[in-house]
Amino acid sequence: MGDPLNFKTRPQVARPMVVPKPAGELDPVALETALMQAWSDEKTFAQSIEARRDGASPFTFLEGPPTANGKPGIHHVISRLFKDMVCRWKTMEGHIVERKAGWDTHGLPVEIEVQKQLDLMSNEAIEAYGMEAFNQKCKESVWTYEEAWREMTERMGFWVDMDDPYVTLHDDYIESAWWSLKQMFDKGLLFRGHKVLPFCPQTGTSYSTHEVAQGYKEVAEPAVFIKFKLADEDASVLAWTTTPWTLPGNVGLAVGPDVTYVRVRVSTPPSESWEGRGGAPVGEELILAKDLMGTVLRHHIEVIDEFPGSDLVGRSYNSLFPGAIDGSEHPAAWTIVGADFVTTSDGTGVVHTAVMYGEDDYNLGMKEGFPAQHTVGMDGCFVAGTHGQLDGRYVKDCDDDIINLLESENSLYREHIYTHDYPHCWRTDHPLLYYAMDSWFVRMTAVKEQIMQYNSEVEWAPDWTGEKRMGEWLSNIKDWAISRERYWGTPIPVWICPDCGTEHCIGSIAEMEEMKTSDSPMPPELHRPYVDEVKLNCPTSNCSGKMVREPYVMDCWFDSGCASFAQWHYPFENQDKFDGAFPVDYICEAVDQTRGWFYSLMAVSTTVFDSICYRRCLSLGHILDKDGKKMSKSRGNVVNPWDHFNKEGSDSIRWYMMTQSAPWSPTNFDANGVRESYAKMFLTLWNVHRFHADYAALDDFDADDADGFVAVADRSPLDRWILSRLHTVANSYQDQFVDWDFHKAGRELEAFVVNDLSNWYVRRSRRRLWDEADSLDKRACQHTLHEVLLTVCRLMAPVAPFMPDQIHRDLTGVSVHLADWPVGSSLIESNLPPQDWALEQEMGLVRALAETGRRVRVDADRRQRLPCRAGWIVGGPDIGRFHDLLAEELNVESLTTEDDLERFQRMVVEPNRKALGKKCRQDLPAVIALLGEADPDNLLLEIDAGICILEGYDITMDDIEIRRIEKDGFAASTISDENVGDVSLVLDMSLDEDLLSKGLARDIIRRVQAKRKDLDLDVEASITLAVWVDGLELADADWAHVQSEVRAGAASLNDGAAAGDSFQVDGVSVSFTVES
RNA sequence: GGGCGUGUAGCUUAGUUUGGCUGGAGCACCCGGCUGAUAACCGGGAGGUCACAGGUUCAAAUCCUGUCAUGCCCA
Repeated sequence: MGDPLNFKTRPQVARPMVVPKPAGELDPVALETALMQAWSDEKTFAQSIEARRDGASPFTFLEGPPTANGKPGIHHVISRLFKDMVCRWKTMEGHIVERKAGWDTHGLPVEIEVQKQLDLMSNEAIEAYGMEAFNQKCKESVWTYEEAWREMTERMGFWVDMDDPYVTLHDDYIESAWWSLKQMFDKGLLFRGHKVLPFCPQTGTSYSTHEVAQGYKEVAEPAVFIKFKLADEDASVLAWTTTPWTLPGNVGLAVGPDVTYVRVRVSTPPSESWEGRGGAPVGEELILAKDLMGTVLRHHIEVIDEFPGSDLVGRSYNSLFPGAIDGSEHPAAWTIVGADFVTTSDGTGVVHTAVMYGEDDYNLGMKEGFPAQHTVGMDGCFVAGTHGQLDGRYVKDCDDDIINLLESENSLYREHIYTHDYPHCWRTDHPLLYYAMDSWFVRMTAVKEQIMQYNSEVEWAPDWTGEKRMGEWLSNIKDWAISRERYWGTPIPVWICPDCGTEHCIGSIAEMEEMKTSDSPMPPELHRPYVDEVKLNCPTSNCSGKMVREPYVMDCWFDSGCASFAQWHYPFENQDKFDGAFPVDYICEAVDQTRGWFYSLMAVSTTVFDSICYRRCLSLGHILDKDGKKMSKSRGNVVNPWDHFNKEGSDSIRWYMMTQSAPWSPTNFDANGVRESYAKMFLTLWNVHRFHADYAALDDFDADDADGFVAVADRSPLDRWILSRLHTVANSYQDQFVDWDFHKAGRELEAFVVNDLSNWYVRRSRRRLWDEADSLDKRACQHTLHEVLLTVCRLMAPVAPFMPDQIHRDLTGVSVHLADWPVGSSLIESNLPPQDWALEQEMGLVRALAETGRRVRVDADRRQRLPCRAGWIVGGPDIGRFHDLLAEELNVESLTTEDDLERFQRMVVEPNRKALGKKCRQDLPAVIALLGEADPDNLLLEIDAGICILEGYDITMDDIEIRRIEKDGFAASTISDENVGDVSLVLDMSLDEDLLSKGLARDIIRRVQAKRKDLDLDVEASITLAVWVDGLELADADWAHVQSEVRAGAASLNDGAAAGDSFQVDGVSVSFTVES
């Protein structure tokens, strides 16, 4: 193309000659929907991938699967934006980026939806309804909003393969998950234990903490102080509990080893005001924390001993309900142990421990070797053998009887009513019981070192998500409870032999088929209840047991944690796809996934593959409503993305989300911000395109016509300036992308389009294109616009895939999504125009002077259309090549450079506080005061000679800054620029008839043009103009100028009686008529 | 209760890493200008307890401590 720097905008795909069509008014919704159709017809997404097949440098992305049983809101758009943007960017860089969609389809939320729908409020009800039918409903339910998700995804322009998604309920996916669990099983990382969960016996359901949080209620319940009699002494340890029903399950007492305890003797009978049951005879001895004597005891007592809790550790006491628990194999049962969590903030400083009914209790029990036996069944009733009066009764109904039993045994010291917040079932309103459920665990504690190492190898954005949030969590890693006593989910593939107790984990369908008993049917799908019906032949030699599956499903986080390989049905299929795509290069989700998906992926890859799972992870802040509140259905503040899809369009939403704030910052959604993105970025860009396309169409401009090409070096400084700016901005844009600072990148490019391109380059270039004759300068401008538009579109395309594609197609005939990234990459060459730093500097100054000129006029009360005779530029670099341009902007007759500063200006010296502060410290204010008083000329002479000393400090040029300000009597203004120093603009404010006539002519032109526009005349159309001026003589040349500017075919001046529109300026009255 | 974020004009935000000139912008508002230039543009104005309170420093939006609000996660 003749350009020495090989800058080319020619697309890399063969195509016919393209002359842009006139662009027309912008209708963003029509534009975007038409493009969606074009992409679908042309299979542009697939093409964009296939085009990169040759280079074969994969960049792999893993989609975090959404659940399609809720309606997508605007907050779902943001994560899909950042996923899409990076994938599109990497594609343009030359990578092959395949994007498989995924759906998360299992889990409690799905079951809850169906339970609500079918009014099945308990496990019994579900089983009565039929597990098969229930799961069928669940399966249907997960697709409720699939269509809505698809439409949203497509409409926002997120390119992801939704025709071949991975789905966690598919047998292929489940089989891969089974395989991974077997890897853990074989490594000894899978084990059976208990997990204490809030549990509702009415519904047979345990709850996630999230659900529990919604059901807290304030309740007043009986709380009791109990006397535990020591086995070898005549004294009792006092403990306190708010849940009397847990007392039959008591197997231990916990004390703080460093807490001070006292042994006291009751010295007098209680007062008359004793309330409720319980008591202690005179002479009875009790042990409790010293700090709590006052709040617990209701007797006068004498303290007979004082000792640390450690003295109590190891002592035995008598069980309250002998026989309720078998402690024969557990020497630690009914002894006192030490525990760090014991405090003296409430109770007695002694904590009653019922292993199965509290998380701390359970952990302590495991550590100390207490028996882990239930006294309460899953139905919420005491099990047989607990106590004759309690067996088979619902525990919350027994509070009163338990207290009576304690009193009759002289084990009750006091009772009282205690008011607190307690979790309740959101369905039945019954209080939840904390209950140790049988559960399977992955021994994450065994791989703590590895997982922390892998975490540190991930590139996190922002880095504190990985270092702090995730790092903190991993340093306290706990074993992962992966089983759920539910119906809808991936069945746990563990079978146990009822005869010999052998556990076996199935890792594939084939293995199940091979091991199943002959009378077990092969399940039609890998879900309950079908899989439950499969029995396995026990593999243990000499055992002929029929193994039974553990009746659990897996935590659905385990499902999604398998996505990196299960999406490919690895290792059963697609070995090649998996090898090329693991670990994945990029994942992106909202910050709440830190302990969710980000963790489960890492946990699975660490335990199964001993590897990281993803190389880069972008963690996004949430979209909140305009008041900073979380968007939720119940609040009713969820914004429907279609409100904006159907108004400003997807590009504007996407651009708004990108530029509004850092990706990881929480963002208050502001509908006005979307409108602003539309009005500024897209409307401006479109109108630049429209301006170019309209004239290009008129002139049959073809950018690829070699004969008409104008080399960059031969173009005007204005052209070379915008091209250089483009290069600078594109580089910076790329750097910001690499640093994850997408918001900064977007803001900078927007500033370029609005300020540099539209408000300066195009505005200054309009007249060049109005020229009807072919000229080198016109073509230079057209090529420049063509090149800038294409490059801008390519930079924007990953973020805003619609309008840039339309413009790119209009200009080249091919989609922007098949183009290369202009900045280049390791795979493709950079393709940016030449940079000219000095030119950018000069133009920066020119623009600053144009702006300051307007301020000068405002200050001097001189309207813009009235020309000034002369203007002077004082200081700064030579900008002679822009004097004509600047003179036009400033509306001055002649603009010259003036060297004699003294003619207009004087100097002032100002302190450089940073430098002086370091030097003078606390004397700074005094030094600044002296500087202010000093005569600037003398001061500078002294500094120059090195003899300037203030308050004993040696002052150098580094300590001060010199500014020039204009003398009185001139209309002037000075700008300071760190690169070029101070530059002043001085305007001649004198006035004469000639200037007034010129100014008036401009006013007439302006009014007539406005009238033409009002009349909706064609730009080309000729008019008949009549003008009457009263109070000034319009010079012949100016009148001629008016006629030519407004395309007056016929014109009359002061002919006959004034008519038509009229206006006044500078005391002159003007009337005019316009006829087409 | 714990961990990690966030808090700057009516709204959205820059500046905080590395303390330093009068805390910068955009939207909305007011005044003026410019325009065959769009929901545009330019100049000016009004609008700030930089969440609050202490501390360090010659100097704090910025560093330290505490508090409040808000969000996520955990208990």
